[in-house]
Amino acid sequence: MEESKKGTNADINADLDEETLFVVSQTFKALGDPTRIRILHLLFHNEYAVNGIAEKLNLRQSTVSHQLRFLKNLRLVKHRREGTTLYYSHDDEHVMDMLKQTIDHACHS
Amino acid sequence: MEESKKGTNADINADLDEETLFVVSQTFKALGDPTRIRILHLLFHNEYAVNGIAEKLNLRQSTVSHQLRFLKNLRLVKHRREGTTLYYSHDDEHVMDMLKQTIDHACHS
DNA sequence: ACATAACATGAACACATGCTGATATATGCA
DNA sequence: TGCATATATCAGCATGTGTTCATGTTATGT
Repeated sequence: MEESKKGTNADINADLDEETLFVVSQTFKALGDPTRIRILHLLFHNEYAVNGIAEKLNLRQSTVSHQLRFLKNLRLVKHRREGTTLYYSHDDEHVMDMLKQTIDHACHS
Repeated sequence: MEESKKGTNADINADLDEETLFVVSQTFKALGDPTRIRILHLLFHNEYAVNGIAEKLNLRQSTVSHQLRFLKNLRLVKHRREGTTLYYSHDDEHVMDMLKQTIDHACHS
């Protein structure tokens, strides 16, 4: 690689542009809160309704709703409707993989 | 797997214990700030002195020092001394890998 | 011992973040 | 239409976070 292949990949030697920096930090910020981790962890294998998450994790409905909006803005979760119920599930394999790896790592593996 | 193999691995179905939750969230929190990302990104291939980082990234020395302490507490960076100069380098391959992957991912790869 | 260079630390400030109770919206059904 | 269920949104509050200036600490050289 003689010249920099700018743009085609993460040019690890170049400075990070504002946008990349923002997206990356937001992504990690999403995983940097215990409540959001618990929610994503719960969504690992199954989909859950908002109230279902709240009950399972002992959280207020509004708290769950707020965090789900956060996660949805980052496309980390999605939902499908069934009547008045919204079933949430994860929507980013890469992020879920990182989360799983890091949990494994932290569990004194 | 009949009974839960508690403790031997990340039991993804079990509830997360407090300690794991804390460690994982702290780790991601470390990567959730633009300044720390820029610092770690800079340390990808080379070691740098504190002032070197400050100059390269246009940050105050105290800002860099504060963030390095944060990263060092989490064992994400280490340093070696040479006279009065401290050369910092990264110290967690797993985290650096995640960072690289996520930067790649964000660069519209 | 003194001065200097390199870095760490502390206090204060502005700002962001997460949670909560109350209220609004949306859907389904009688 | 009216009511109930499920979820979203809002405003307020307490707490956490990042930066900065000022100062402290450590190591080197004279």
